[in-house]
Amino acid sequence: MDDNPYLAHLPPFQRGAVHSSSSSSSEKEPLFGFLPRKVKGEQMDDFLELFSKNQIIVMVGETGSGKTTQIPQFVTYSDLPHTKGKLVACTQPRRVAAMSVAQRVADEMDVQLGKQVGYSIRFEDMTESGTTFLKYMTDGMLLREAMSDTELSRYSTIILDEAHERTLATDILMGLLKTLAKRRKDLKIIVMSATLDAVKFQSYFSLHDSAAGEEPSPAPLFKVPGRTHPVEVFYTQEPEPDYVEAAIRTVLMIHRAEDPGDILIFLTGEEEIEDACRKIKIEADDLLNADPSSVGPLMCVPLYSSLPPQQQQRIFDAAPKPSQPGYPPGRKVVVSTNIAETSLTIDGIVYVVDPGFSKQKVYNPRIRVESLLVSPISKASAQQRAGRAGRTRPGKCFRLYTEKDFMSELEEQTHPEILRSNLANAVLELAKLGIKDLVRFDYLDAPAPETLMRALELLNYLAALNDEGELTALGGVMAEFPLDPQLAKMLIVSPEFKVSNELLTITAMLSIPNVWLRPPNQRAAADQAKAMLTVPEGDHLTLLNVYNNYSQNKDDRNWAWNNFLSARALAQAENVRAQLLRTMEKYDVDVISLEDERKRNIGIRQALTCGFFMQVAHKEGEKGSYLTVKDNQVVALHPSCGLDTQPEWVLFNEFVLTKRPYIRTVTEVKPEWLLEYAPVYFDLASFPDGETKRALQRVANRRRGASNGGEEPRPKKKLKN
DNA sequence: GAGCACTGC
Repeated sequence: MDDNPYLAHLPPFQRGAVHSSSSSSSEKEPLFGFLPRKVKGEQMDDFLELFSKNQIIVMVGETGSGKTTQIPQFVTYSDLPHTKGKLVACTQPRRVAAMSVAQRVADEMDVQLGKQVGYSIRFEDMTESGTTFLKYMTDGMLLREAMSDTELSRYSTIILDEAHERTLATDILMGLLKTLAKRRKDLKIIVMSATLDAVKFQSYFSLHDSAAGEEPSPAPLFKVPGRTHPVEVFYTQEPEPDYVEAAIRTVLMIHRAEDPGDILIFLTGEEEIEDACRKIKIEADDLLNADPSSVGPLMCVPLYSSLPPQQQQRIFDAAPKPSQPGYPPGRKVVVSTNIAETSLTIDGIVYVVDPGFSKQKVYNPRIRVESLLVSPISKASAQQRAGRAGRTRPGKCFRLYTEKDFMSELEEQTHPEILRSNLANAVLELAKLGIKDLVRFDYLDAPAPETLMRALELLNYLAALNDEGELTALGGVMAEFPLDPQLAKMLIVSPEFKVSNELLTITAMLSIPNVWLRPPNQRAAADQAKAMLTVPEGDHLTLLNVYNNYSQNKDDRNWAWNNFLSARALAQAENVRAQLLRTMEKYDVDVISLEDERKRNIGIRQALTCGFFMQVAHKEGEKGSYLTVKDNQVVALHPSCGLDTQPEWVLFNEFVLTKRPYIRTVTEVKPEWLLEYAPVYFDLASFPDGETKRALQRVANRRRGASNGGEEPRPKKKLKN
């Protein structure tokens, strides 16, 4: 942080000083005797004045301004939260950021991390109650806290950092804080963002006294200059028809003609990146062989999130040495997804190649499907990418589109997540937060009404919200689980089928990334290993089987590897499972199991039905195509599906829209269960006409005929429906 | 007979 403009103005904040100014009775509460002091430096004076006079301020600071480490410290000095038994919170969209910034600030303040300065992220609370007064945390964590304390009464100041990223959690927190500020006049709020969004935040948080009929005045703005180097931007003369090919060509052009310095290229996904790396390597080797005295060696490194951490580390390796002493130095090329745009910073990048695309999540509320689409990036995103070239010295950014397209075709901002997501989870959270009218909630950007309707509808069918849209007791418990509503529901009802121990595992396995590995050169072996673990009744049972085998083979360090499974993902599942288990214990959800394997598997499939009855497909004809119930989407079983037959009725975890519409992670269900466990959703009187309805009608008639002669075990207690 | 932008609880 030596390029930090604030550092010179920092007051001494040392443990020694604290002890000398503390009385013996306050030894346990360090800094208690600490008084606010006048600190040199105009910037800090200006900030403190603004902070003391306003409840809400908006702050903009370019990258390299040090706002994330410095502003929370200024606030702490001014606010002295510990004298009021309160804390200053600073939220981050990502865990690593919360952890690493907390560490830096603890170092700067010369205190031990986890004492006066701490952090709080999922699975790890590095704070000490009564001692910590400055806490970095993920935005999701603060949102969770708000669900149990809607006043956020532990905090004297809340700083929302990186607000311009507009994560779902930050957006909900902003709405919440805007309302809370009216009730809690003692609560201070700082919204920190990149420059482009400031005006929007200022007017959202505008102060107005509606009683006095005043015109709203925008929230005050505080600006901090950045400390980055200039980046020269180049555009192409004509649009590029093939951006991957153009990117490769540009890299080689830079390699031949430009001064030493590493290159960062943005592409959209794993396959594209691996492919581009191969091609760049071949071309660069040709160049080197043809004329080793005029070009240096080139090293090409892929970067995307599903890459094992060890391989991700390679982006920090130094560029290769010259092929011979006195020859041109080598160059490192990192070919990355958007992960290098915000999450990971690579020093030494001087050239950025930006084709102008990324994969973005889009949500279609009509068919209730989230999918990934390669789309043009926004101007803000392009600017962020360019900035990656100027971190250590002046750089260059090559945009593979025309300046005209940049000006007229790109959107100013990437659409915030709240406009691109299924909001079932968010709506349940809002209900738990006590928001009565979810449609009229003061969103910074209001989601499409249809998206909200879809979420409300799902939660109502799951009995998390009643017909008036109010949170039910069941919904209240569901919100306590860090899970999608369907998963929370099935986990909570699973004791009624005596299979909650199994559902706990399945839920954990469904909450983590894909566990199956399939290296390109060992596909057959990987498929064989998978077949060994497959349970033909359904993929959910297969996931359970995988986890149980993993648990039983804990002594064998190579078990996951030998079975072509991701050890990292399995370890995550174990973590998630432990967390869910704690939540179950807290809310008295019994963890029980059935001895008999056949009964157990039936119970599991029945419990799954209680959460996923809206994600059921019915086989149509003999060609193996399925129709989703009610939505009537034609879907196929995903090729990864382990069912050995094509059952008439299946429940699926996921609808994926890739080359074709697929349903993934699929288990056979009985139509009787649909009628029994989801009678409202499967009310035949209001069911759309079609083959599915006729099939259900036949089952319903049969059930009415046969009085209580069902061969399947029934749950003892009545379901909480 | 496919895939996995990224993050968070």
